Amino acid sequence: MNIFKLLKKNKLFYNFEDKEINKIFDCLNGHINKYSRGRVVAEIGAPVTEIGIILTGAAVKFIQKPNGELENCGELYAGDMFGEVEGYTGDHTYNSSVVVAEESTILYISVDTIVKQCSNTCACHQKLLENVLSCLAERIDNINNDAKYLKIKSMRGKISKLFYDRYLAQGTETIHLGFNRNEMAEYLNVSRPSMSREMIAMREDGIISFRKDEIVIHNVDELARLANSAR
Amino acid sequence: MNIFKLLKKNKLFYNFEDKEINKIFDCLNGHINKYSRGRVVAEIGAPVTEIGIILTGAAVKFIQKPNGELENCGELYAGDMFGEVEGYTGDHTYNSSVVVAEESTILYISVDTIVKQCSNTCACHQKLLENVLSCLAERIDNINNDAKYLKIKSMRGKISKLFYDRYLAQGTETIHLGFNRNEMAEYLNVSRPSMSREMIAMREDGIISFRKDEIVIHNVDELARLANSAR
DNA sequence: ATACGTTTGTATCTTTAGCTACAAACGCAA
DNA sequence: TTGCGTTTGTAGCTAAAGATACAAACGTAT
Repeated sequence: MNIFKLLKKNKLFYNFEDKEINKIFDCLNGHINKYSRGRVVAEIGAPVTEIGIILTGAAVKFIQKPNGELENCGELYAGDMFGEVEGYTGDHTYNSSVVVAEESTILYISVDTIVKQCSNTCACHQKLLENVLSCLAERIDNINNDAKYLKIKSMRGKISKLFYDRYLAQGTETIHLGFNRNEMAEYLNVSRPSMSREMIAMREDGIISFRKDEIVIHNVDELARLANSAR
Repeated sequence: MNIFKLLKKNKLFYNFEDKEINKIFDCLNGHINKYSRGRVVAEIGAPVTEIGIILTGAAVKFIQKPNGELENCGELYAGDMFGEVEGYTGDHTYNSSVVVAEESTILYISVDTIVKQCSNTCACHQKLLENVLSCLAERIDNINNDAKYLKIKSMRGKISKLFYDRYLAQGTETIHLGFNRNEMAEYLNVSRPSMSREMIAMREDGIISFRKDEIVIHNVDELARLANSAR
């Protein structure tokens, strides 16, 4: 797969032309490295000078618990990046380590040069800057939204909000989760059997029906009421 | 209070000199408005072209639930701002309304000009840009951290993590919360009596003692264990 | 010192979700 | 079609936290 297509999958390069992407290598100290499985490409506490963007392969992120233990806290695939938050916070050091999970290529661009103006009057700086900003701002939106589910205490409330949000986003009474029960339970931070139990109760109440990851909403008003009054 | 001192309380102007702040009004279309109680200064769905920074007074943020109802979702005081997230996300419209709660003055600076380079070679753009970035990145850190408390299921786990985090931050075995029980319970998203019950159980177990918002940690190791193993 | 409002502690009861272990249904490949 | 692994549904029990309502302690102003 060619590098331009790959990079365009990354939000940092939204709206970029091929030739603008090329300029990255001149203006932003862009460079590409290749790693094999097990290689540590970011280490907790180390200074962040570059944003890393996975071009091919995959990597795993680990945070360190105060007792020293490492905990898996997410996976990175082609188009994903790391360091874009830490690069601009407090002490500019990684707060998670990134370990390559399979043979991977990673593009790095310099954190500093993104905000610095360069002598070549290129549009790419400007665009990249806007994209970095949207990227961070969007992330805030997303996390905030996820936190909403966590704050709801009742099982029915959590489920209702999830389904209702999907209904609003997809616009149809038949929605697809892209989750199996396990994943959905994990996302909502509840146990799967308890969740199943409540979904079935909601079905008995005529609010929804479902099969696998396809949910049909039979009583939108009630679902909306549940989602909005959830505490 | 003078405007320079006020602005320096805001993270956007971290590291600014007085004369650099003055440039804001030239380069960034900075302007100040005065409002009385009840005035709506941001409306859900309206385009965001400026970041608003409260100089004096106070305001309240409301989100709109899908049924149309408004819900208080936070207060803004001197030094706080609004629009800095929405200004750089998706459709660049407010997702919460801001209503002035008491006579207030608000400084606005243009969202666009922050990322644009200006002809005057001034350092203020550059600095402001870095500050906007840190601001957003820091926010991500903070929300992520808050979400951690919400994900912990056991009462003891939540309490332990909160106290242990404070212990790590303050570095002393006597920590001050800056919370009363009600506020703490709200922050942890639990009921106050249940929380009280568990705090007392932890005291009986010799882990902590407390009086008002002063907590003394007697068994740091155990607290750490609880905080780190919390599920 | 007293009286009042606020914060914190206590008791009782109920509700809810967690957990475990198992059964049924499904999907897919041999 | 049969069999196997995975996903989903079910049951019973337990533990834990919610709700409510009240009591005690504290702070503070008169």
